Amino acid sequence: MAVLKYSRQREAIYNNLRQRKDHPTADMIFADIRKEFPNISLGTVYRNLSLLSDLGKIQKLAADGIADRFDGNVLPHDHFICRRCGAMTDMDFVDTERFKEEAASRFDGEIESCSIVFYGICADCKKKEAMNLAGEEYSSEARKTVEAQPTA
Amino acid sequence: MAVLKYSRQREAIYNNLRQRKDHPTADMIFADIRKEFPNISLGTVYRNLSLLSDLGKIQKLAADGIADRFDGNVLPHDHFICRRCGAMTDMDFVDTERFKEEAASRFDGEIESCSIVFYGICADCKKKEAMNLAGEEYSSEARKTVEAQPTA
DNA sequence: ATTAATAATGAGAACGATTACTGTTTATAA
DNA sequence: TTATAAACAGTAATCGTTCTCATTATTAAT
Repeated sequence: MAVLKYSRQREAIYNNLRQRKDHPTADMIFADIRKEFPNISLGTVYRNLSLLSDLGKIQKLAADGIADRFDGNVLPHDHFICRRCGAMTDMDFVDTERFKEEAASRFDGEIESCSIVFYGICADCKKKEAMNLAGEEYSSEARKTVEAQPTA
Repeated sequence: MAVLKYSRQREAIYNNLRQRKDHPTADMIFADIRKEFPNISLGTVYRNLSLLSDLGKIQKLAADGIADRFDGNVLPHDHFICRRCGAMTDMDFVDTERFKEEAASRFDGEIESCSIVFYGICADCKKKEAMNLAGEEYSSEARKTVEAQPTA
């Protein structure tokens, strides 16, 4: 993969991601792009997302249990993931750089980046929960009740 | 899954994880436990790791591109992942609680937990790199060279 | 101890997310 | 315009993980 060539599909994928404020999975982008390119392949979406991510034009985000998310905002910022509805939102008000420096100053290796992900219940889900609206309507399998003694 | 019953496999998995200082994948634990239980199944390892994690006896860790890691240390602490060799080590000297509070104070939803992962080059790999010892011996496919212009 | 109830197991199929392959199409540069 | 190689669509393969199910093991009550 020496010289990069232009492709309309890549441009569309990049533009789509930049315009969105959510943090879509490859599949969500695929579904959206399909409207413009009805026979684009999922592989093309993955290939270009990973390429764009390598180029530093977008960010790839890994999180607990869910599929990788992509973010058109490459500036360092943190994220929140709702355990109830799975929504991922920005948390750009914490000074990550300060953390990174604090950690780097006491670490032997070389710190390049830092991913901070908060988990909890988003404002929307909290509100819905308070109203006691049809609990199962928006809940996932996230809550598991285990009422027993641990081993050992 | 109402009442938990004892199992030797689960105990072995739990003890194995507690004794290790690395942050193994399910597969690494499987390989190790197999020495004691030659015909334990990988599914059993996954089932118990996920059960122990639900019970709060161990921690499940998600990270970028790599398989889930497990940690016998359930106290809140952060991690570092080496992009070169993949090793995951503890970074318990940053005050995560302070971060969480700072974030929570300015956030509408409810923050339950927070995962902080630093990425970079560990001290060992840095040393080896400096010595210029057979570069490919310990490097993975992590480094991709893309020498071209981004789209758009 | 024996038994009944049911949790946990081992083996392997199934699954979702992602990557790799293959033959065809498209962009670029000569 | 034609040669070259990148990018494509389509699809198979891979990986990590979960699920199914018939069998085994643990527990509680006889």
